[in-house]
This record gives sequence, C-alpha cells and structure tokens, in this order.
Amino acid sequence: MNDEATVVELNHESRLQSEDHQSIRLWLRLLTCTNMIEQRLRARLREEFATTLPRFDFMAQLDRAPDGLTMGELSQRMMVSGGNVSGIANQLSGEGLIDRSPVPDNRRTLCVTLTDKGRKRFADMAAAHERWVVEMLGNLSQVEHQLIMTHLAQLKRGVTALET
Amino acid sequence: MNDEATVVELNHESRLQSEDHQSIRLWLRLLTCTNMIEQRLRARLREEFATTLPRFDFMAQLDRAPDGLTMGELSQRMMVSGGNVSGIANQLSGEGLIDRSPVPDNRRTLCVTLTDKGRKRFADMAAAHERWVVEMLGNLSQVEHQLIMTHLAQLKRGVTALET
DNA sequence: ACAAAACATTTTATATTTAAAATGTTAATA
DNA sequence: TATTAACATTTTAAATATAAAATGTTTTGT
Repeated sequence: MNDEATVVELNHESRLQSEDHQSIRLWLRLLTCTNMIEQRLRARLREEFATTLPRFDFMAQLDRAPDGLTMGELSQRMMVSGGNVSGIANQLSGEGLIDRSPVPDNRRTLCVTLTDKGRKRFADMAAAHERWVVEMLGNLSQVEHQLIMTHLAQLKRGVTALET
Repeated sequence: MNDEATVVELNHESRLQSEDHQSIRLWLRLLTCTNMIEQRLRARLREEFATTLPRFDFMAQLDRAPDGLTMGELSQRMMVSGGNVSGIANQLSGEGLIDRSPVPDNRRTLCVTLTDKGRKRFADMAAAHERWVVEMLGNLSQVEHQLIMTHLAQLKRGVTALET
C-alpha cells in the first residue's frame, strides 16, 4: 500500500520519520541489525546443521565453561527463562550431547556439561558460525569494530544502570 | 559453577575470551544490548498495557502508514514470518483495533488499517514506549547517538550486501 | 531447633515463532 | 486459451518463550 514514490525501507525503521526522537531511531536500528544477522544465522544453522539458534547458544555457553554450568547460570547467560532452558536441556540430553549431574554440595543444583559427542558436534558448528559472522561483519575495519564495541559498551552500561 | 575469582558477565558475551574473533565479540555485544532493551520493553508493555512487543510493533507499523499496509508488507517490515503476522492480525482484529479490507484490484491481498479505537490505543502506548527508550538510551550524547547510528548503518549495509 | 524466607529447578498453561504445506489469485507464456 | 509460474495469505506442526505455580533444598533469624 505504498505509492511508487515512497522509499521503502523494509524493516523496523520504516516506521520512522524525521520528527521522531533520536533514541527511538537508534533503538530501531539496533533491532534491525540484530534481527538481520539473527535470521541469517538461524537459516544457516538449520540448513547446514539441522539445528536451531537456542540450541547452538546453549552448547556455546557450555563449550566456554569446561567445568559446566548450572541451569540457572545457563538461563542468565542465554537471557531466557528457566523453563526454557529446562526444555532445551531435555532435548540435548536426549540426543546425548550434554550431561546433567548432581552437585555434592547442593542438591538443588545440577551441573550441565557437554559430552564428548556434544563437544565434537559443537566444534564443527562453531567454526561455520564464526565464518558466517565474519562474512557479515568482516567488512568493518579493526578501528570501526573497536569504536562500535566501545559505544555499545556504554549503551549497555546505561541500560544496566537502570533499576529493575 | 564459576569459582569465586571469575568475573561473571551474565549474558551472551560471557562465552568469549580474548582469543576469539573480534567479529564474534561484536555480534554478541550487539545481541546482548538488543536483548536487554527488548526484555525491558516487553515487561513494561505487559505490566502497563497488557500487550506484547509484536502487537505493539504491528500497530506501530500501521500508525506510520495511514493508507494501510498489506499483510506481506507488515511481515517484511516487522521482519517476522507471514504466519506470525496472520496470528497477530487475528487477535487485533478480534479486539477491534484493526480493520482488514479487501483490495479491488487484487483479490489476493488485504489492506490492514488501524481503527479509530486502535489509533487511540496506540497513541498512549507510543508515548510511554518513547519515554522508556529515551530512559535507556538517553544517557548517550547527541554526538554519540549520531556516531552509533552511522556505524550501525554501515554494519547494516555490509550484511545487506550479501546474497540470499 | 523451628519457622520463614530464599533459592534452584521443573512443570504447567499459554502465547509466540518459524518453516513448510495448502489454498486461492494473478501473471506470463507457449 | 491452457498451462505454468509467481504471488499473497492462511493453516499446520513443531519448536521456543514466558509467567506463574509447584516441588524440593538450603539458609536465616529467632
């Protein structure tokens, strides 16, 4: 329902015009960038490894923590609810990619680790994943990378600083 | 399962260490920032307006397009699947917030518009939404805003430029 | 020691999301 | 004009997500 002359930006930012507030613009651009990258990664993971982004993320967190993580730690790091983590853990456990073992000190917690099979499986995916991300972001220079990192760090600080 | 000395960054970036590639770091920081903001907005919309982010986004796209949008246009702009848009449209239509009317030229397409009720409802939410975003991003200076916008624009170009 | 609070996780119910198949419509072309 | 391809949307099935309740464990305060 656009007339021909309209410049169509087919994403979130299309909602905006010049009078709108700068912060909203920034937020929508951030959202657009993230969504674009996320969708490409999701599609590739499905096509080439028949898996999903949440499952990849789950395994990535474990790969970075050789001593394992509790369910709660996984939930926090993945930024999703506890129930969500439980469900994904059930799947991966059923496929023999992770182990869940009790902790001596605290019978409330479970320690989740990658199995050998899981670690091998993840290694393949991680290499491809890194190639894809570099493909998407690699056109930025070292300096630009650093600048954006710094700016996003400050942005993050501002958001984190707010209560609740 | 972290020992005491470990610095715990409770988000996606915790997966990384210094040897990892810069592009991955940038991607994960982007993802973390977006998720943090998204979760806050989602919680606020639920608490104060008993609605969801996708529903807000749907209405926001329509508010910016007084002549209405087709389902496909909504899908593209919201960056979600067609089936998703159908579901949200059913809800909003059931609540009398949008209209779906056939288009004379093309019986395949539907033109979706906000009802008066929908437009009023959205106006309230949009004002609050803008306050929340400014609260989160407003600590950045004008100059920083502009810098990040520019950098993200270039990042976006790089991603868009890829085939598929 | 006991009650109450905090904690870690799972379960439940519901909503969202996606990809892919199905349906119906229009355009292209041979 | 048939036939095929492209298009717009909805439906379906499976996965993912959330909030809130339930369960069991540990800590705290009295």
